[in-house]
Amino acid sequence: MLTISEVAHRLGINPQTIYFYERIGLIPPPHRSASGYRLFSDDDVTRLSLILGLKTLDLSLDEIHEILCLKDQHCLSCQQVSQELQHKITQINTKIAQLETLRAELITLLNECQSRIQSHPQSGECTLLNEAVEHR
Amino acid sequence: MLTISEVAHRLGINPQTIYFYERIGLIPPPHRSASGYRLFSDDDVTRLSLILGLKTLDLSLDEIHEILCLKDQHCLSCQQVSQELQHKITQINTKIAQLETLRAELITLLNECQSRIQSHPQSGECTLLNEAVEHR
DNA sequence: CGTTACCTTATAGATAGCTCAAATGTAAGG
DNA sequence: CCTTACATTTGAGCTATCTATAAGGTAACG
Repeated sequence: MLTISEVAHRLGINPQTIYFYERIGLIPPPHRSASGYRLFSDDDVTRLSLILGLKTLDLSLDEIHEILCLKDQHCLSCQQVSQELQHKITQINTKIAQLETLRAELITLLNECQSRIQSHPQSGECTLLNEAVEHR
Repeated sequence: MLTISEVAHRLGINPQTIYFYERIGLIPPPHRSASGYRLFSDDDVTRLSLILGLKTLDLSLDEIHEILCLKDQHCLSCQQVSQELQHKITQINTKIAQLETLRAELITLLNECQSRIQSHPQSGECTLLNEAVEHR
């Protein structure tokens, strides 16, 4: 059994983050020592580690919470995991598409800006943004 | 001169947003009527409109603030605009690359998950996430 | 004059995910 | 026993960008 700072150190996170996860119900309340110190089992650490791993997959704490609830009830089927993954992939596709559209607009603006620099090297105030933004 | 709700309606934003922009110094304090009502000039509306337009370019309010300060001092050169745009484009490229990496990982997971569904249609709990996340 | 719609300020809440600080208790080493 | 490092709870603060609410003043219409 490990203390909170040992767990935090192993996982490379702030102890306060563990308190926080406990507060929001993402992890169950761990065992306590006679004097009230939290003592974390290997299973507790595994669960925390799973949480951190799912975070690297860009799942929100709410989404992780749902997955863990299913796991806790032994109801986490491959179908559900598959759906969750597909949903996340769709979100990412949408976000990438938005960013690409935005990038194309910015590149257009940038080209215009640079050609102005070429043609009027000494000109004063840049009016590009006013014009670019006029029709929105 | 327009009242705050007229301006908000024209621009399709919440009047509270205008108060907010004034509070953080993004727009100058507008004129007031005898009874203390804000009265917005065409220039005020133009400035707000520029702010909203720059927001659609995904500039933060801080970035917009900087640009407007330069404009206010008539120091906004094409070079500066160009730099700002390039910086933003770089940020977007980074973000897109991250999302693409993540998407590739998720797709790998998804494929694995689906092949398990194919091969063990009746199996119980999905252990994919545990395994996938083990080595992070 | 009464009602309703709008204006003002100041303050709090929402979102997500922590992070910090204060006040206090406990454990370990010398 | 003293010091220092850790533990606890509670609550506030941070980021960014609003959004809502309360309490009160004003304007317009009939």
